[in-house]
Amino acid sequence: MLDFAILGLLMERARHGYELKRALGELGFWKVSFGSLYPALRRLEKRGAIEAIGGTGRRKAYRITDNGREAFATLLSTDPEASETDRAFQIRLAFLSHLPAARRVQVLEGRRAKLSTHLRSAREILIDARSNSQNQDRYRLALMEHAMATTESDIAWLDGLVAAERRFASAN
Amino acid sequence: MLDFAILGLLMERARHGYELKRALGELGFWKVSFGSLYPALRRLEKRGAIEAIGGTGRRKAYRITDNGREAFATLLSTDPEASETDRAFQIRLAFLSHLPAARRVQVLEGRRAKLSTHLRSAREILIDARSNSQNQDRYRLALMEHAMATTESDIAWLDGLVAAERRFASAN
DNA sequence: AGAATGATGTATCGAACCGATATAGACGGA
DNA sequence: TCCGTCTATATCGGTTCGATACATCATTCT
Repeated sequence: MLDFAILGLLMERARHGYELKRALGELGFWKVSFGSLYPALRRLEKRGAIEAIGGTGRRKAYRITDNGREAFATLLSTDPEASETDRAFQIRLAFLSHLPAARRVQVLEGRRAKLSTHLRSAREILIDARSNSQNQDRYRLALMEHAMATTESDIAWLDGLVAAERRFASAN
Repeated sequence: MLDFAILGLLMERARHGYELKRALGELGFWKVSFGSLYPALRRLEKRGAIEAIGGTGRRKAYRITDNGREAFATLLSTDPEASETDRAFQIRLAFLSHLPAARRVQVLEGRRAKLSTHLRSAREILIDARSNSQNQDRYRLALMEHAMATTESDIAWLDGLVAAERRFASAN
């Protein structure tokens, strides 16, 4: 998924490693480590998805190749697996504009469905925990409740995004 | 941090691997993989923090040792580093009741301060992104705004927990 | 009874990722 | 000029992940 994010950023313009790290940190608040980033760049370069172009001074700027653009398109339009991480979904959203509107709505609603399922099972677990007199640690209950509230807010947010897509579509 | 969580759960009673995985998944909605869990158990056993006791059938139940209880207490009372992950904080909260009230409030307020700082820098980045006409991808802006809203809600939640602690303390 | 099915449970592998650290050039200020 | 700090690339050991293998137990079907 890091590969996908790097390719997405390089779709816009060439960047060097440090710049990619910064940009990645800004979209989604994910602080990628160098120990992930540089190996990823070498990985991508080896398979011909990106190529190094001489940057200023000791900088090594990378540019996406046609091969890489194709890989990006494939990753983008492959629909997300059930096991997709929160972070993976964030990355996906960050580049969602590259997809046509109909597919965008699909992705958003797929995520919504997943969160709904998650929420239901969380609710069951919470009810269980509350009725089980042993399991009444204040902080654990608070943690569960807050996680549920956050998920609910995520769902409402997704609904807002879908609604915005529909408004936009009908405005054509 | 996984080690800490395992020790915390074993403080209550002996459990076997599968059971630990389930319990870990329920507190904080973190699905630990077997590839993390079993090596962690072997790690802990090797350093004498836990010991295997014969479980039913093919189950291998583990019990915490005195050594492990000591390790847990140390981890618990060591104050969190600045680099602490969201997940690490969740684990910490799940066992926060083991600390005295004054220390609990310290942990909560430390976290609050960290989130506040985070929020401020996020706000700056967002303002930057909005004023930069190139950076106006709808989804990326939405992502940033939602992340900020979530952080704000997390802060409010922490304030609620601190208030509850104070209410409880003054009720003595 | 015996056979298929599915849930439970332990274990390992390769790849990815993290946090810390090493190294060094660029730039500004004392 | 020397020093400190920011920028930038790179690597190392250890942890975690996702997938998979495999064995056991319980239930259901024939």
